[in-house]
Amino acid sequence: MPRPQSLSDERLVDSLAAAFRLSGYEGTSLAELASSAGLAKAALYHRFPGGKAEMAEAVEAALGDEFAARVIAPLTTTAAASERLRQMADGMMSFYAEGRHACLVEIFSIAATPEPVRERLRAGVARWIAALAKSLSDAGFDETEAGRRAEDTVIRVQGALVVSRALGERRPFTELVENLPEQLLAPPAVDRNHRSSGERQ
Amino acid sequence: MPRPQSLSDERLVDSLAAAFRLSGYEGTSLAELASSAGLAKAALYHRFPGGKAEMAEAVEAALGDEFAARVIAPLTTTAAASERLRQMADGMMSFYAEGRHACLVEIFSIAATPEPVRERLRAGVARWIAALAKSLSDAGFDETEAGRRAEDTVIRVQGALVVSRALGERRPFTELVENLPEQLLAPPAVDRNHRSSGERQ
DNA sequence: GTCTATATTTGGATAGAC
DNA sequence: GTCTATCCAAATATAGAC
Repeated sequence: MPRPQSLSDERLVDSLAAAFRLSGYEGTSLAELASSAGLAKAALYHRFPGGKAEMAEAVEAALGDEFAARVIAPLTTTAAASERLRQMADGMMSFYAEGRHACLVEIFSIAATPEPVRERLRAGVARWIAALAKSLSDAGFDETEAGRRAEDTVIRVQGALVVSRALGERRPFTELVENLPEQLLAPPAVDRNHRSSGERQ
Repeated sequence: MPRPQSLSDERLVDSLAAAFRLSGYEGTSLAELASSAGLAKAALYHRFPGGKAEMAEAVEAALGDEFAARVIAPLTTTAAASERLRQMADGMMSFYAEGRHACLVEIFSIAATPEPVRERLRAGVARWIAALAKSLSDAGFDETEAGRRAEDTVIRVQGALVVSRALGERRPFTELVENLPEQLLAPPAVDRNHRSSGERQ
């Protein structure tokens, strides 16, 4: 139960993930899950005795692992900060399929999703923000600024996925991700009010 | 059919909105809608012969009107730009109930929602971005920069609502909205690279 | 482990009385 | 306009053969 081990199980969970991502927890029927997986409903229940809820948890665990490997892990290497952020951006771009894939955070965070799933989601978001903050702190920002930028980044990624989906265009997401590494390392905004050309220190 | 006229109808639609916002389109059953409205299912069908889909459209139309009045309208007054943005932020804060209310854009933009509903959503998001861009353009930004900031703002609001909901905290949303007016009018970022610790061109 | 077939419950939607 | 009662389809879940 911790997680599937065979290769075919990974493919299976990917199929379930695709279905859930598209229509959410309640919006995805067992018939759709079965058809997406290429299995009969009874076969799904053999692998996931806990039914739909257990399938959602397996999907969440698998995508969480994949996200950790593709997006978080690059942040923890010994490369230069700008290089780490660039690799994180690359990982995000492929993980979300250039904005075509919804994030489970948006999809599974509503009340229609079983509590255990939402609880793990909460922890995952917190870890994501923490990892980013750590990386920005290493890059020279003080704790406060690093935390602020980390949370703002997660917010923007989620928002860009929503807007891209709502508009039916990948651009809002791809544009955001492409600019992320540069924006994240940009010097703090000049906080006093003054007009746009005369910068100081 | 265009829209309900009596006062009690407005309350009714608000109840339906609360239910849909909580669990999404597929996640909200007619039993829940009826109980939320304090009516029997058959009574709902009397008001909305088109069933659940028509209820969702009515909710969308009503919330769209409310959003236009509370968030968009303040942008079109003759007040100073900073004042208009402050009023928009106030409107957003109350419209989203300090982050406790989900936005229909996140909730209704997935495939499980009927196409007509999603189509109008798309138009609404586009109008929102356009109105903001117009306002920023009036404030002195060139078209490109105004459009960029407008889209980024909508992205951030959507993302902050998602993150707030996922974490179960209002702060990410409230913090964002409080800082919005100032950030929106801040001078463009210094685009030349320069170190925060040891960066290079 | 996977299938077909079926049980059981819930969901969306109507009929018809008041 | 709202109710109770009911229909029908779909959804979740299980039984049992292979």
